[in-house]
Amino acid sequence: MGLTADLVTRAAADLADEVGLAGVTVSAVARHFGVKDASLYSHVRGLRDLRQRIALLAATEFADLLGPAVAGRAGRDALVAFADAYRGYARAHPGRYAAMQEPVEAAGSHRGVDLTYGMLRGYGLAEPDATDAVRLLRSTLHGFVDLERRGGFNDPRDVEVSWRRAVAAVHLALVHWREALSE
Amino acid sequence: MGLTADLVTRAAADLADEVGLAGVTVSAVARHFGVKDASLYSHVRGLRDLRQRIALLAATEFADLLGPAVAGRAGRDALVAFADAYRGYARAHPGRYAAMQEPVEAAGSHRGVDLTYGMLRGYGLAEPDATDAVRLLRSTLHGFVDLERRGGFNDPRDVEVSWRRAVAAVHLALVHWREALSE
DNA sequence: TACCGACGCCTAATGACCCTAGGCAAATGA
DNA sequence: TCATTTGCCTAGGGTCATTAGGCGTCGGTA
Repeated sequence: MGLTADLVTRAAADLADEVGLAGVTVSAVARHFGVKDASLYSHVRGLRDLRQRIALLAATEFADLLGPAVAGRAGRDALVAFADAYRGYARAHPGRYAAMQEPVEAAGSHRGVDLTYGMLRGYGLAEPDATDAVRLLRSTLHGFVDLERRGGFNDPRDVEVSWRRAVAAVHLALVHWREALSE
Repeated sequence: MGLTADLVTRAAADLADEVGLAGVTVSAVARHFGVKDASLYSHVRGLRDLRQRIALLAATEFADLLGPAVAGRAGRDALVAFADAYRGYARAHPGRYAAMQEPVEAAGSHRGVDLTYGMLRGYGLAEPDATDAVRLLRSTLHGFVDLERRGGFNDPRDVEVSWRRAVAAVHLALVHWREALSE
């Protein structure tokens, strides 16, 4: 049948997006290929390994998406593009996104974090502040996306507007970092 | 032995805080009480039910913590107290906090959300904006806490400072909502 | 061409865990 | 006192993760 670790990982990632990360089981993936559970253990160490592979795959795709999104932009433009790409990926690939959030052992792909740092360079933040700024940005984006994914915004009020404003709020903070946020 | 749904739930919640929500299994809780798995089904419908009960318990405790924290405060003071109480609970009770985030079916305890609305009243936001503001606040707090819990901030740089600044950033956004965030 | 080993999938088996059905004994209330 | 409820148990079925070991196929290699 010609299975490979990559093929298995990709199928598992798709499954995760469809039924949620919790629905990704060795059995389910095996069923998808029409093979027995045990057969997958030739290609993947086990469920843990499989999840980590999904996370790694997702992190790569994610970075590949974010990079072009901010390329050639700066300041607010870059921030908005970054944020929209971020949320876009999370919505299009909820399972992959969830996999990325899992505690990272061998913190492989900090490419995303690097990208974030780069994008914030336009705001002129020196190193002690830059880390705080990155954390603020990641917190806001991840928090919003995570709450949205979990149905945390039942209020029917337009989520798009809330999103734009949340991003604008981060922009505001970044612009006034010096004066307003250095207690 | 005198088990009750409440006792079971409380033990499960404690277990969740110790070993993570994923470690909460009917078997583990049964073991904790020295009874057979099947015995728990007299008090709890099943694993799903148990998790929802943990979530409900947590939501109640959480609201009971947040209420007093903001009582008698307003504006930035209230915000900081609210945020610190929020993060404090999440850190002290990671399993309970995780349970709270699960997709809520019968959205029981929106007491927390109500509290948030009340606390933001001091910033004088009218209703279309209030919802966006609440979402921004929840996103930032949840995002930060969630990333922190998952070890997302490996950078050894002081997380406390980052936290204070994130909260300050939200404060800044709330204060300048009108001028800066209504595109 | 006949042999060899890697590869890819299989069967078999163990152990955790979720859950249902039905029993039994002690406490409870009429 | 007797019937009911309450609280835990035994039995048993199903899904999963994981390991151990087997067996056919294929690309070389002698």
